[in-house]
Amino acid sequence: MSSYHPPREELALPAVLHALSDPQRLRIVRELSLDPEPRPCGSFLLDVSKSTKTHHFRVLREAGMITQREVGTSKLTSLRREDLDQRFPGLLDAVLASAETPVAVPA
Amino acid sequence: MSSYHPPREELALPAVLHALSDPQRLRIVRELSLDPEPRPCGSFLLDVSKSTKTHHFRVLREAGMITQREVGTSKLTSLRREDLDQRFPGLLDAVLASAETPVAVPA
DNA sequence: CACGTTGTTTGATGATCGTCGTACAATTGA
DNA sequence: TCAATTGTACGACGATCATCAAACAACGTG
Repeated sequence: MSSYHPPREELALPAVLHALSDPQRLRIVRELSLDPEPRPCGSFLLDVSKSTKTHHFRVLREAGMITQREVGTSKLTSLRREDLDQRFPGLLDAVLASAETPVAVPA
Repeated sequence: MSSYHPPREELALPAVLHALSDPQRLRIVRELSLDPEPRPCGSFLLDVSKSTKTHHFRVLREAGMITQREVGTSKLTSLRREDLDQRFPGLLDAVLASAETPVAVPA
């Protein structure tokens, strides 16, 4: 019962951009890029419920941005950096760099 | 009755990524980047209705990706490349380069 | 075995999205 | 002045989205 991971050639730009356009998911990707060690979903500090977390990880996986590998009761998540870099060179880095820029608060 | 254009400092990454995650809007941005000359909305060949076109241009404008300047009955649209490049360096170029890669069709 | 941990599934809710057609407004040109 | 052009406004529609709680499943440990 392993979940679907799209092969590299099928990664679609709109899906990737949509996956990255949610703040929670952007945070997940960001954390994963800072610490590339595969981590269980639960180790990500998001202020959403468990089921919402599951939802976001599915969106990221189906967009081809992460891999999820079952180990015991956990599911180790890692970033598909190589696939992303090959398919969309420079994109992930640009997004991650942009994500570090603080958002200006309107006065 | 001029429409709202967010100042550069307020451009938000999620909004920009969301704006780019729609194929029609991505096409608009792509055409604008190839031909930076300000163009009326109607000159973009999208297979959607007039009102849908208006909608997409509004999303792009409110995300801070384009400027719209009224000239007669037309509205000249141009890409806010400088603002985007300053706020999110490399992002637009990476997206545009990625957009040129053909999407693989599943067998 | 029983319990805690980890994550999924299901069903629901309210919001947003992409799309359309119709009607309208404003400008240009005959 | 009348008509064509260019774009917006207004609903409306079905689809998708982000979110939640509750129930469930699988694994590990006491």
